[in-house]
Amino acid sequence: MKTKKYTELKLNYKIWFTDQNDKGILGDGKWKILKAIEQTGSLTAACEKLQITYRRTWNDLKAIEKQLGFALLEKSRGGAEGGSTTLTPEGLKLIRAFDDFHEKMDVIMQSHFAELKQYLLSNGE
Amino acid sequence: MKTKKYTELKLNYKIWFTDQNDKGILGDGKWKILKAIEQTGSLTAACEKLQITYRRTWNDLKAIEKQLGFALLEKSRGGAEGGSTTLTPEGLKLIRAFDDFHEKMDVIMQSHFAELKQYLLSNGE
DNA sequence: AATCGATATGAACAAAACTGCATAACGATA
DNA sequence: TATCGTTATGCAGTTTTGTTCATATCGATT
Repeated sequence: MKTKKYTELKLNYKIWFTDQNDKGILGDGKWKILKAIEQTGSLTAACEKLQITYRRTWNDLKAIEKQLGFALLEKSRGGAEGGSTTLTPEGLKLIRAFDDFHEKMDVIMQSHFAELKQYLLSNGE
Repeated sequence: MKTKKYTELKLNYKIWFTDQNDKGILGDGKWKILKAIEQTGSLTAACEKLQITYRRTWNDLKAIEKQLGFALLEKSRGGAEGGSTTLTPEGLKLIRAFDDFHEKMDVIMQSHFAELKQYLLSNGE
C-alpha cells in the first residue's frame, strides 16, 4: 500500500540564480560544466566527461556570460594542443561559492527530508 | 562592473520527489496544482487560477497517481455543478508536508544565500 | 428524461529544447 | 608555412513538451 511507496521516495533539489526578472543566469547544469572545465582545462574534454554535446554546452556558456556581464572563462585557440579553456578568478570564486552552498544544502535537505518521511509514514495528522 | 551584477542576483530553488530510478513523482508544479484544487474544489477552476491548460494538468495528475500507486484526488462527475475534484486525506497530508518543507527551506535558503552573496561581493578569497 | 457543467480523452498542431553534423577560424609549435 | 586539436558557429532534423480543439461521458438536480 501507500507506506511502501513513500519509503521509496527520494528527494531532489536544484538551485539557481536569476536576475530580478526571473531570467535564469546560473544553475546546477552550468555549474557542473564550469567544474568540469576547471578539472579538464578544456571545453571539449568537459563535454565528454559530462556526456553532453559540445553544441549545447557552448550555447549555455555563451548565455551565462551574456547574463552576468563579465567573463567566467578564458579561452584560447591554436597551438599544438589546439586550444584550451580555463576559469577566470571570478569563475573560480563563483563555483567555490556554489560548492559551499550545495554542501550546506545537502546536509540540511536530507535531515529535513527524513522528518518529512517520518511524517508521511505516520498515521496521525 | 561585476559587483553590481551580483547584487541583482536572486536565488531560486525547486524540490521534487523521485523514485529510486530518478523518475519524477511529485514536484513544485504538481504541488501547486494540488493546492489550487484544494482551494477551488475543481480541476477546471484550478487550471484557470494557475493559468495552465486543463489538458496538461490532467496529464500531470494522472502521472502522479500512476507513480505513487494510490489516489490523491477524489473526482466526481455529473450533477448540476457538473462535477468536482477534491483531495483525499493522503493528498491533503502530502501537500501539508510539502508546505512545511518549503517554509523551512525558504528561511534556511535565504539566510545561506545572504552569506553567499557577501562572499561573492567580497574581495578576498 | 432533459439539462448542465465538470471530468475524461484523443489527435493534430506548435513551440521549445536538444542533437548531430559540417565547416570555419585560430595560432603555437615543429 | 604546414599541421594539429581545440574553439566557434550555422543549420537541419529530432525529440520533448505544451497547446488547442473537438468530443464523449457522467449523474445529481429539476
